[in-house]
Amino acid sequence: MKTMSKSKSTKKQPLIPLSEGEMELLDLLWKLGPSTLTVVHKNYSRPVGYTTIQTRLNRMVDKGVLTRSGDYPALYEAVVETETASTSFFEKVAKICGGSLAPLLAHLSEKQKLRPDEIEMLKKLIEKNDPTGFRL
Amino acid sequence: MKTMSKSKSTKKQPLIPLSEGEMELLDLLWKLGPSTLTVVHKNYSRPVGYTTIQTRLNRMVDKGVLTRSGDYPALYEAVVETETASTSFFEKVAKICGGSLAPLLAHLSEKQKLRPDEIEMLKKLIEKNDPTGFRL
DNA sequence: ACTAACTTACGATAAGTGTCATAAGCCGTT
DNA sequence: AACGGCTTATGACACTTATCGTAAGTTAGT
Repeated sequence: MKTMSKSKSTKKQPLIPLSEGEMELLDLLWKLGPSTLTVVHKNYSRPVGYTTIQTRLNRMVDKGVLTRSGDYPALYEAVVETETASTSFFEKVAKICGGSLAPLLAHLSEKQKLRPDEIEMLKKLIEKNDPTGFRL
Repeated sequence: MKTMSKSKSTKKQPLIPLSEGEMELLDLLWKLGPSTLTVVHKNYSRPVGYTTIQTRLNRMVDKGVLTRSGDYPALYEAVVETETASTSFFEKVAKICGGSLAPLLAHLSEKQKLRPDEIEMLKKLIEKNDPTGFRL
């Protein structure tokens, strides 16, 4: 049950605690890939000042979760890989969930559309936990 | 200096936004059931001042997520039921997940032990998203 | 009734976040 | 060189959260 210590890496920090809003920005950067402030701003989920994004992005750079290139329109890029960052976040989710994932699953089943690969994952998950085999 | 006139009555707000720390406390209350400040304090995950828990608990009472009985060693109790509170939280999770639940599922599959009812839920989830039928 | 111990009330401080306004800097085009 | 428009740098402000210290209130023993 030890977390897989993958020698993935780079170096330093244990786990940087990110706020919800920071997770959102990080997530956006994962999706967009290295992007300029303007691009991030335009793709942000809701209308907010340009400098607001600027400040937040820069603070994340200070925290070490993002890097900013030297190019003129500087490019911001996520430093942590998806899994790594996700871990700390989902660690919390799992913790909150306690033993029950029911609420989460219920919610998800109503709101989300699952993709093939995710369905595959679910199947494996079930397989792993329900050795008796499953079929409807 | 604008709108701040929130009475503390039992107002039934749809979704009360809770911070992570508040979710933790709420979760603890769910587990412990109605408890005194002392009990909550003793069961808190990490050493922290008694009054710290007091303040936090009281703020949650003000927010309406907890109630405090009139008993002398007052009892704090979660008002919202598990699912309700979970919803707002998972709404965020789902949002962060964006389109991909993979990281979460991967993490969960490693860390969590699923219970029968949860497996049932997963099956339904799959069924719903993979109409073509599924079997291994 | 008096005191020690436990409970609660009240600030108070500090850090973290989200939000901007403003000002200053760089640059391709006239 | 000068302009106007993007880009970046600062500094502020309001709110929320987390943490406490300390004072005041309550109870149970003696």
